[in-house]
Amino acid sequence: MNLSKKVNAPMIAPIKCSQCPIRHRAVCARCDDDELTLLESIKTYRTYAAGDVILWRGEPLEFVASVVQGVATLSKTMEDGRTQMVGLLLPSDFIGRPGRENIEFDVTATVDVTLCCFDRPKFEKLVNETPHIAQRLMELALDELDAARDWMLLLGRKTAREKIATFIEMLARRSSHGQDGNKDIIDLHMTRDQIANYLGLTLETVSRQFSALKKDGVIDFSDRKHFTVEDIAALQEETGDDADGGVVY
Amino acid sequence: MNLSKKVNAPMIAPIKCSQCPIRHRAVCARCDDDELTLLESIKTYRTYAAGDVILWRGEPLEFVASVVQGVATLSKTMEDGRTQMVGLLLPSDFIGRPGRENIEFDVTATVDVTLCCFDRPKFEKLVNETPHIAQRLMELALDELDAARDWMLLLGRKTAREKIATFIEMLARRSSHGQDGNKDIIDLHMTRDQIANYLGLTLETVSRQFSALKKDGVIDFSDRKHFTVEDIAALQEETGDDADGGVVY
DNA sequence: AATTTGCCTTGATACAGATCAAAGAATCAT
DNA sequence: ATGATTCTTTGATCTGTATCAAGGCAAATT
Repeated sequence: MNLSKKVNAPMIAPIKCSQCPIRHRAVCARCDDDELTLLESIKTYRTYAAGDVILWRGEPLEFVASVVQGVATLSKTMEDGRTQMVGLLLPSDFIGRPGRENIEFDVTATVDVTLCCFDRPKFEKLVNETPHIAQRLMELALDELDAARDWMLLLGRKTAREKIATFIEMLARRSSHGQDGNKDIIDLHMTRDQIANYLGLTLETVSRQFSALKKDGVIDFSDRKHFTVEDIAALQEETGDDADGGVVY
Repeated sequence: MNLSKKVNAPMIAPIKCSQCPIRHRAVCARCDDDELTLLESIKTYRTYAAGDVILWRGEPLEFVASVVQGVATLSKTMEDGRTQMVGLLLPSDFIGRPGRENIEFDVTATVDVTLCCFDRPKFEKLVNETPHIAQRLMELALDELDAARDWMLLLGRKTAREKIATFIEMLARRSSHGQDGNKDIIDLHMTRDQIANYLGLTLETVSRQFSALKKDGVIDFSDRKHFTVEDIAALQEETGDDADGGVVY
């Protein structure tokens, strides 16, 4: 899910890989050549079109995977159709849980997605034999858990305006290129409806809050899916989070 | 957090331990004698009175621990005092994250709590050298992640009535003694205010929903902190969850 | 036993965000 | 290009839950 990154998280050195360098960053930062060769030998690629469901809830998990390209969402749906997104997968994020046969949510591609997949039994064997991969996966799970808990605070206690501000700030942090990342044009990736499902709101409320933040000069839209942050300080003020770096995305 | 347990989760055999058997179930199901001895040698006990803060957010983590007795909560607080509980720790649950210096939430004892603590650096050394402990900790983290995601659906999309019904059903499942666990007297452990912080509600709404469920004959209170489930089918109906066992607590 | 204190319940009212509705953009298909 | 479809915006209204307020009960203290 990767919403939250500690500032002092250990830096993972990128590792050369002809086809999908990103994968090794996600799965393993310290594999030796033999292990990398093993990973190579059990990997396959899969691609999904925007809107495709990658995995249905309850479906047996045949593979674990790393996102190479695109954006996928994790979501839960109630009987009557209410849905809640419970995670966002960006490149380098990991799908699947060694030791688990099933997942408890749907995974859907919001744009075209490429996955680097590893056969689950073989991957699990590798995990069993390679302690630092198990450790790395635990760290990934703990990162996701931190992110999930930040999101619980958002869902349970934040106002619509704070939710939207938090969401935008997260996107700004993630997509900032330079050190001084404001004024970059940021891609929204999702529809208003999907954002609403992420934030526990309706699409109309999302739209209204975007309009309000634009009117107040905090952000500016170049088109429906692209915007710039005009006043990053004001934006941070609106998130409701502590001013100090308690929550760092 | 341990809210959700998969029915098909691998059964962890209890391991004999003179002082805190529960700990070994939490940390490790397959340790050999040498490893257990190592664990023994780095453990200490700490106790906390009801209401004590066990760990403040941001505080450096000196130990990791396993809950031996009592109930503790994980919570996040906003500048203006709004708080959201993001986890519940019951006996056998684990506190702390190997590889992490800090935690991002407060840990508070709601009743008297006994922890079995392990010095963090020493524990991490053990994790590094013992692959199956890392695996076990990853499984614990994944269980918590599943629970956190169920809670996200609750916080983002459920009505007050559904939230309360879900909460009660969770308690009922956890504290049921016999196979046919209904009609047991269930202990609420927490105040209305704490429940409200868990469910993203106010204490008045919690109180009103309890009263409503009692009036409708779904539950019955013997006193403020103790109740019985009078109609388990109706209760499950009210949670909004799928009738089939999608979510199993 | 009386008093304090900390929860808890219930009522009245307010309001944020949901819902219902309709008209504008943008994208897609023909 | 043209029409169809899908997404977005904006307005009007409704409603579930928060907020404000007052009193009740039970455990703890004197």
